[in-house]
Amino acid sequence: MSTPFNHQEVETKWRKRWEENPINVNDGKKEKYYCLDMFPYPSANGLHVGHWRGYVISDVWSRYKMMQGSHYVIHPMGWDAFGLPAENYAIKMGVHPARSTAENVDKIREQIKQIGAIYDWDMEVNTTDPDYYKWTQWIFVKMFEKGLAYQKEMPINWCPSCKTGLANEEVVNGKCERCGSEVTKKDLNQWMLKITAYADRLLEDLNKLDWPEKVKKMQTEWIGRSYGAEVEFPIDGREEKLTVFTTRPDTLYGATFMVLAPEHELAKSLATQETKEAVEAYIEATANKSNVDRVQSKEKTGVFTGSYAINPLNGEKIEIWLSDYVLADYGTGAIMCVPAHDDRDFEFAKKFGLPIVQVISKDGKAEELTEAYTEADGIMINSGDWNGMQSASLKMEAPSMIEKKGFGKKTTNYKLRDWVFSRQRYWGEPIPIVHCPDCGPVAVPVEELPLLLPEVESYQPTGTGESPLAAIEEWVNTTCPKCGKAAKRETNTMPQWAGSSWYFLRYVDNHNDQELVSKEKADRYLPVDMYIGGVEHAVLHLLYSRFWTKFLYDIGVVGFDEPFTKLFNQGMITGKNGIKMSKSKGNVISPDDLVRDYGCDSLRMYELFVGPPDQDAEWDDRGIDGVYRFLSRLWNMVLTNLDADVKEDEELLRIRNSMIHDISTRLENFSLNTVISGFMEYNNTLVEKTRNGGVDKETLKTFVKMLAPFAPHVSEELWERLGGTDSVFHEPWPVADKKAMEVKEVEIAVQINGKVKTTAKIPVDIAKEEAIRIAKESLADKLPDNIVKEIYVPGKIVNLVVES
RNA sequence: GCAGGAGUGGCGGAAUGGCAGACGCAUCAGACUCAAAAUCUGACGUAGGUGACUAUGUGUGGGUUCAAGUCCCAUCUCCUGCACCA
Repeated sequence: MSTPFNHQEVETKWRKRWEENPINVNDGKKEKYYCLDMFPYPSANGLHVGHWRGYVISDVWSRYKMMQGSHYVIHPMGWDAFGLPAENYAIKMGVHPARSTAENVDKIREQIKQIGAIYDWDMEVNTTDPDYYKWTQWIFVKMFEKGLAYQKEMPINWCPSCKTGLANEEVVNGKCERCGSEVTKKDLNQWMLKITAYADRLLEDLNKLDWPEKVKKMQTEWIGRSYGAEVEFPIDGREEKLTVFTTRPDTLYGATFMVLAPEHELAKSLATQETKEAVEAYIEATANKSNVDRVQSKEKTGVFTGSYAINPLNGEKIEIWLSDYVLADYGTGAIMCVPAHDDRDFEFAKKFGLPIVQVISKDGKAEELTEAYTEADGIMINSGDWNGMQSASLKMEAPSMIEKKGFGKKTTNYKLRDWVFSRQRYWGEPIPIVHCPDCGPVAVPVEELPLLLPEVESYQPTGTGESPLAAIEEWVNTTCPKCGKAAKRETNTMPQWAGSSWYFLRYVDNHNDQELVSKEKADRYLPVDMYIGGVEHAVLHLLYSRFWTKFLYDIGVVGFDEPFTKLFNQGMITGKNGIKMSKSKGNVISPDDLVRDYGCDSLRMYELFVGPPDQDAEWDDRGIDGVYRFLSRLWNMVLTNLDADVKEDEELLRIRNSMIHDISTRLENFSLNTVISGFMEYNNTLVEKTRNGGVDKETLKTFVKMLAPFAPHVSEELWERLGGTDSVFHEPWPVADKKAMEVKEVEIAVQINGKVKTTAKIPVDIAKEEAIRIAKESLADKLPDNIVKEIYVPGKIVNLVVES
């Protein structure tokens, strides 16, 4: 008789078996499928059940692809190991980050192995490994050579707690993405990457991608392209002109004043004797405001400079004001204000009593405006030779009309800014640049890479904008690679996002010391077919890696310009009441105990059963009992039927094929939670059949094959007991025979006016009249006599419509 | 403010416009047991009825349809993203 289900025994046995005989082997003939996880930061806290979810999803998908179409699946894992926690730990405990990182990697690798995934550990990469970051530095050098990496002195986002500069993408609602501190501004000389040079391609190529619309939209908005015109306004009595960017050049006649950002280079000089004091006070007050204050204060503030500009279209003198609602780093830092047709300008004009001139109207007549008329549709008025035109079409033509008139040009603007790429911290890739007093910044020759991160005494960030590396004189002082004179090394390091921007390329050729990846391997194994991870990187990692991939494509390193063909964002697993799991909240659930008590297979299945994979789910420990019971019942069901040698009949054949069809459809739709419930349903059916005649071997085998990607250990064991000699994963994914699924008789609902009254069994291929006759019979004495319409939906429903 | 998503039993959730609540958790009852656990069987939206049954029910209000959780209009709530981008 059957042995009881012992998950520990089964799992130990098959772990060993797989180690001896790997199931995912590249024989050079199979088609490749690259299924990638967003690689983790090796945190000292280890994994919780939330991390498992993404890894289980990707493993299920990898194993499914392996069986379906017999793919060789590239399914690697590695470590995004530079970053602040290791460095902060070093500051506190004096342990070198390399050591604590290595320890954490070992710990997490063991935890990840508990998932029982088919990761190919020979492909492992670690961004802090000099053999790896050599190539991160190499990419930087190539960007520097192409003019895409440059230095700039400017006010950048500064996190006072992390004591480092941040990229725009790392500032969320005015706060540091990592630590949540309020971000301030600091003037620093920074290394920048010219991601804006790729803005159009990054935007347009989104169309090529099979990504969640949400992520595409977030990137689209982040890039923020808008078309319009630059218009030059002469300053009354001065040589200089003020250039503004506008998306609404059609409203130019309605520009009744101008506003400059307080940071605008002409702001101070536009002040007159009378306004000097007020202007300088305003500039100073703005400088002292934090980003958050500046955005949150709804009330408009501003000051009149005392100077005037000339509207180039009608020659009118208009006042020039300063206000902090104009952003210094978008467009030109100056705007023309059309209060009649812009909410913000309207509010500003009302508050400071500035003229409002309507230039677009519904019906060609001016009206009393109580708010800005912001629709683009209307008829031009008060607009000289433009009067009577349709504003919508004028909006399109105005830029070139202005260009012809010679006081402006057509232009495109982006919200995207260049990537602030230097960090004033220790634990990152050193930027491979030498500053020579004669030659300026010179790249470290590529044959000298990697430029190793030196040992330091103190990891403490200086907070002054200098990196801890600046204190190591023997490292900083070097010679210029170009002229040989004494020179100093760049002491800033790269941001955390550098190493993760290209790691997916390295997996397939991780020991190559000649190239970051060989052309041959890149062509063969890339791009990534399926990328699985959380949505939190939508405009960070996912934008940066697209940028780097396009750059590598441009310099001929890879033959594709988008790294991730398909993207799937799994939902987060939270603690009770939807609270994010974190050590500080004390609501972290570790997978370790669950694996011990219920087994890896149970936890894998519960991670999926807990809810739709793309939605957040609250973790509830009790639910795992359900899948554990399912696996035990399945185990007993299979073993009970093992020796019975039941012959397949029409019904078993039908069950088997509908099962194949149902499970496969749900899996293809990525509805993994309903795949699990599907297994439960069919298991319930087969348990019933077991009591009632038994189940044939082929049906049992089919069940086990389909279960294998989800519960690999139990499935291998049952497969072996069912007579399998090779791994179940070398079986092709079953295909349903639609004919065998057909039934002869179906139960239909019988409705009166759409309300179900009873059910009836009818032969499936019956004619409408016959079906209705049987349905009426089934109603017996409830049959109404005033039927006005009869509807038959084959195999589903008969609805009798009655006059009311 | 703008954009996107979601509101279904005690809970997680399921339903190509066609029998709402599959599957699971929890709960209750029964079987087994000296007992408990495990396991098995059954009940399980709400209201009424001893009962077969009847009525009602997918945030709210309308509409389209023979038929609406699903489509359309309006509205409320929650979540996510962006947020003075000219």
